[in-house]
Amino acid sequence: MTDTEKPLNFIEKVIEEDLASGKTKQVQTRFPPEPNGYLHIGHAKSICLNFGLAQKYGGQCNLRFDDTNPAKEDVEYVESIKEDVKWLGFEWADEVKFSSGYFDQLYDWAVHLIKEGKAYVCDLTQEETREYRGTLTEPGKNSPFRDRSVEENLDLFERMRDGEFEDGARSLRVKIDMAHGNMHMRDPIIYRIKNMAHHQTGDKWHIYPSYDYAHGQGDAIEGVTHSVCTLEFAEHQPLYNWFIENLPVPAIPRQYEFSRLNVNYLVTSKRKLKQLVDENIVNGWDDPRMPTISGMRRRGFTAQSIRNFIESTGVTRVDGVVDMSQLEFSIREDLNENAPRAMCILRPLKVTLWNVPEENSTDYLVAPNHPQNEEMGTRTLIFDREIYIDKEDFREEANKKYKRLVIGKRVRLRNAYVIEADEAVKDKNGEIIEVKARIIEGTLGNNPADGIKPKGVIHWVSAIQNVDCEVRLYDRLYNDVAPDAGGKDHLESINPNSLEVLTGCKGEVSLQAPRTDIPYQFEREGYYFLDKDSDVDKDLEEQKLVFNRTIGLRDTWEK
RNA sequence: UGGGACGUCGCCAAGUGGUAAGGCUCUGGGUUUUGAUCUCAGCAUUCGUAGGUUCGAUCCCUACCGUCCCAGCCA
Repeated sequence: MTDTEKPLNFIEKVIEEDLASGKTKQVQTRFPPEPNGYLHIGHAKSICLNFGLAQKYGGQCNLRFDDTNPAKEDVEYVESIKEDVKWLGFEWADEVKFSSGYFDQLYDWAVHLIKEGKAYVCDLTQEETREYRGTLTEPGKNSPFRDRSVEENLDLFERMRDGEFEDGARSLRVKIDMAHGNMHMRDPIIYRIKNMAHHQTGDKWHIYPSYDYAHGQGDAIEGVTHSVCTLEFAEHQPLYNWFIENLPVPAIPRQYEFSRLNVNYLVTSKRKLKQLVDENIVNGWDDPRMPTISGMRRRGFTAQSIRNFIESTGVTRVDGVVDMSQLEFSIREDLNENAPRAMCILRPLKVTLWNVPEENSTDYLVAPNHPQNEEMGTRTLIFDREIYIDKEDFREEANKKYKRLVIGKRVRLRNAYVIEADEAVKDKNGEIIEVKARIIEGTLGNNPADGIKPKGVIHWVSAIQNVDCEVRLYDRLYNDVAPDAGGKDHLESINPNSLEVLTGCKGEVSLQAPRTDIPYQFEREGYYFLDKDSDVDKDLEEQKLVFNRTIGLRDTWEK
């Protein structure tokens, strides 16, 4: 159709070559989170990549929990991760996989390595192990236990498995090269003793495999063809391959690394996000200010907008930081097209239209749900003698840059009449509490007959019949563009004003039974999504409506 | 002065031995009952730097500079 087809990223190129050469019959990928926290926007990239690749090339993608460290994991996280992946719009192949599901096989393979003389039980303590490992610039020394006999290793390893030793007393190591330039190749530890229950395997094990020992073999067992991970694992690739070459695995997976997603003003480190939750800086993992999938969902981000955003940032090996504006563009782009419009007054100011008769003042007007898309239908607006407009939309006097209501000037009420302000009523403190104005007859759908056209349009809501609600406005969580760069403590740049709660907001009557599937665009304000703190099942009088501002409208007005 | 990776517009990101796509941001104009949307236009003589090879280099070679990752019985 067009000649602007999207260029392939480097992983897609590899896959297309492998498919063309016949090296790969069917693409198999996997998304392998450790269930030790909630998924965040960074994970979304890995999810979109892994599931997207499988989808694009007619293959499959597994969801595999890399649960080799019971000390940090919990079922709470496996459930939330499943939910988030589904919500993002992806389906994993058959049942969910667990690295812990391969513990028996992994154990047998460890015995195999021992029998081949390639693995040994080491009695060095953690501190000694570190000393023996050497440093970045100096080679390490061989462990004094490196040359134990196969029989002794077999016996010790079996006793490790049976829970005979204390945590950390011994470890199983693979015999590679203590002088290797790559630290991960200096006799890495593949099993450690942890006398601790596991959320999936219960009390069965007293030893648990390391990531390095479990990951590649898990890939091989599942027939993963392209094991895609982030750049920090590039260092592990030689070891990943070493296991594949030295074990009788059923398939040969290959690892490819891409750079992780960074967005400025955000932090994507499970540890730091957990800190925000634990120290009550935010209200849970799904706080709308969190860059977690659940937080963004609650905020009103759509799965489509997140997928589009990820797609727009590309897949490379370059360490970069994506501008927040790119994320904002993706959500506005989606919501502009799909969000139904409504009017809601955040900071109400009463306007009395004195020339509307007091008796039977209520009028019913029809407004489109979307200005460019008729298929989205219409809604009924209630117009009255008394209405609310936003405090920001009225000034007693203003320069001509100001296109809103000013005394002696006209403004159009969105979807309704043109009005002209006559007088501002103030309280004893001099604060404006009401505006007296009048409607210009015949301006519903028409310009004023006298030719004096209003300069601007403002939104409004009937002061007699409306829906009371709470609106939560969110600002960035951090004031620093790079809250945790260069070892900075992200807590020091927390924005104390990241949440502003507005109560007594007045929404148009159609908001009485609000949609829960997509945000609304509150015209001239932004996009707002119903929060789970709402209670819409109760009687009208008791119902509680809470809206989160997903994102404001683009604002190019130079004030 | 150990090993590995990466450096193309403010931010992402294509590209290739033959004379720098696209998106975001930004700037200016038009339309508009959302200061939104839409729309038009502008925005890298230059590809980290310096040499070299070549008729010609962002792309090849060399050196240098810069950034990131690795010394968990974390993943």
